[in-house]
Amino acid sequence: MYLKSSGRATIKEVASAAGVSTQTVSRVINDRPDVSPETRKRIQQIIDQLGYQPSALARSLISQRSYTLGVVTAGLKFIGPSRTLSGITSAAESAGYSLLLKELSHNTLTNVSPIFQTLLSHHVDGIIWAAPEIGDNRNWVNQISPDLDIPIVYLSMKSQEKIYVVSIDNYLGGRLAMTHLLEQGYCHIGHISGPLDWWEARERKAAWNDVLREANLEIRSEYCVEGNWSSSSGAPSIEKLIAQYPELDAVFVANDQMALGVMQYACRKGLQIPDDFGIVGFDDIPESAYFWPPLTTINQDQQNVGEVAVDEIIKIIESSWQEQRPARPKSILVAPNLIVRKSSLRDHGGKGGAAGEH
Amino acid sequence: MYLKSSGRATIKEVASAAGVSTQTVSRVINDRPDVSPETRKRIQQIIDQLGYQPSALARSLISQRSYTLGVVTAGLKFIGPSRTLSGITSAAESAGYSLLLKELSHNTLTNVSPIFQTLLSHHVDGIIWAAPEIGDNRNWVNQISPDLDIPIVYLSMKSQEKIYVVSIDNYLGGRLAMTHLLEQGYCHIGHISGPLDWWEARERKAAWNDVLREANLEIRSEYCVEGNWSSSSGAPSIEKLIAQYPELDAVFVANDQMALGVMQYACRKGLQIPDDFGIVGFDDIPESAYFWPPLTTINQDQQNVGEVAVDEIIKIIESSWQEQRPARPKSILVAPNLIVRKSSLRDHGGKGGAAGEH
DNA sequence: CTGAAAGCGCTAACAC
DNA sequence: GTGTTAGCGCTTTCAG
Repeated sequence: MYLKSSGRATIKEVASAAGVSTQTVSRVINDRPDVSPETRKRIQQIIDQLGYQPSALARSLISQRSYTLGVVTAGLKFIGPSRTLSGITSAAESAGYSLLLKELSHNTLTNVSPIFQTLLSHHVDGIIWAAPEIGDNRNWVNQISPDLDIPIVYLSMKSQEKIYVVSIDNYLGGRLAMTHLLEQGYCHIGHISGPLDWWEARERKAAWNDVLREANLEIRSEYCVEGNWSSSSGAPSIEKLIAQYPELDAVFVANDQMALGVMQYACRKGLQIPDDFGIVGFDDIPESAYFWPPLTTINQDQQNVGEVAVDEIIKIIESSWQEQRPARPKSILVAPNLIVRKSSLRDHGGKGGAAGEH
Repeated sequence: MYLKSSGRATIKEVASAAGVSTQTVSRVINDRPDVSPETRKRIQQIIDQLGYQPSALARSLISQRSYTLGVVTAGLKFIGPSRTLSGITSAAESAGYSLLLKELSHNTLTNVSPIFQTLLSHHVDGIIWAAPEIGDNRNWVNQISPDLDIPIVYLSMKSQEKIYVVSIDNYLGGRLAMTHLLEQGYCHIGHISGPLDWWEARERKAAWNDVLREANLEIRSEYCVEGNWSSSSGAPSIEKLIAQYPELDAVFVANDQMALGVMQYACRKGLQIPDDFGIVGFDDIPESAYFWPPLTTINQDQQNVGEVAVDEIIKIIESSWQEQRPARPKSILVAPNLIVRKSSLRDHGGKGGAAGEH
């Protein structure tokens, strides 16, 4: 019914079957006026009958518009980037754009030039750079962006002049976590950070630092330990932290995976959460509600980041296509929110009636 | 240096800059013989200087080979499909193929025709169908596959004549899990399955069933409860299972997320794992080693499934291109393996007198 | 309202 | 060795 057998039909075949020229067929498939109702109908019938589908390639070539976006991602085997990608696919789908996907591997992390080459050779209308900013792997940004004649939207990086950025507000997320812990009456709050060459890790740590400072609490470098995002670093980090900071009564952990490692350590050592120490994570992975105790964390809508990025880039593309002056590059920060669960709820004092029994 | 400013250079520009015809330039970029060393060198210099990159679009159009694969996925926000996609990206990258990505949404789950249309309109050389088989959402397979003049490789579905399939051997995985539990001396083993309209869920359940039968253990329908893959279904499922099957001493849970829900339930009720009951999951999500106790599970290399699928489809594509007779469709099963952790290890001597009751 | 000619950027098949 | 002609499948002038 729908898919015609071998060898896709061409506009020429449709035209000759309908006894018209190819331009007339072209007008029909592009919904242009200036075709008589009867002709249009007849051609439409033949199109349906033949299962004719115009070649996106040929169209892109002639019209210089591919309706295709390049997406550069990294770390797809982790849940965060995948969620973002999921947002990208759904927003692109609804906007009628296709996606050309590249995943950065360790080799390509530093040499981005071939990635751009490939994407450009496919005439993408824009690029969404969804790989995280690590170390100096974004040094090329200011060199490449201005030279490109298609827009790029960067995800999860520091705002900069002249480029488009969409990020979760990691700093705000950190503040939410820390403020909550203070409100719960914890006052010796340590931090297990992500790898500090990650921008996101630095933002979260900065929030930890600032909230403590604003509360006039002591901050020392031993109050923070650097993890590696993975659960395996949770236990060694908390162990070190406790050793360096014996008064510790709460810890803000930069992601839920590491928080899980911390909780496993606590179980092993017979430490009670949230009584011996409170804990707040970051990410709100689906599992964290089912940890024991359930983990208080920062929910970041990474899917939404992907959607916003697509919507933005399409706005830019289509406005540039209408010869409008390009919108000024801007940064968009998506606000995360605090999910309070048992791991940070002190029974005495804090936060009204929300208490658990144990 | 690499990226030349506005308006990508064309082969024509290179040709006139070098004072040769476009054909000669074409020969150089395609590494063809029949170009004098000096000419080649001169042209290469101009190419580098201009940052010229041939248009993949134009090439695909003329050569009828796009070096692009269509990838259809679903549920990217879950870790399994993302891992597979990651395998696909890396294998495609090394083979020099680009990827056109489509994610199935709820709406498109049933109506796949537009998906194919889009992919075909981009002249993809092959399609990897990585969306899971649910209910009758694959009814179209036999109708579409033969009509297509490009190969499709399906992931994670029942083997069939005449089509290419790459899957994890879910049945084997289930057998590994069950055999292990029996070896540990458990003999009242229940099952929490995935949604049974999923092929993978049915395979895992069949293994549970068969291993019990082969061991001459009783099987009753109340010994199995159907979950929904998510952690939230873990607790209600195990509660129901215990009620229906009071002698229960172990449970094979069809994925790690649900297993986590079960474990949380056990914590809440004061049940001891693995003493009150043993538990084995499926998937080996990165977190499961950090559950408490660490979860015995089935590791499935989903990344590898993606890689194998890409390698296969490229083999098919390139052989068909060389006019060889197409390889016979076949199914490839990737073997999973058992990861033994504490949740299923009966400690026959020690660990006495836990506060377990039921 | 419709068609003819030109060409997007490239390569296949032949000439020279 | 290199250039010429044609054309992939489509859209854009511009005639009529």
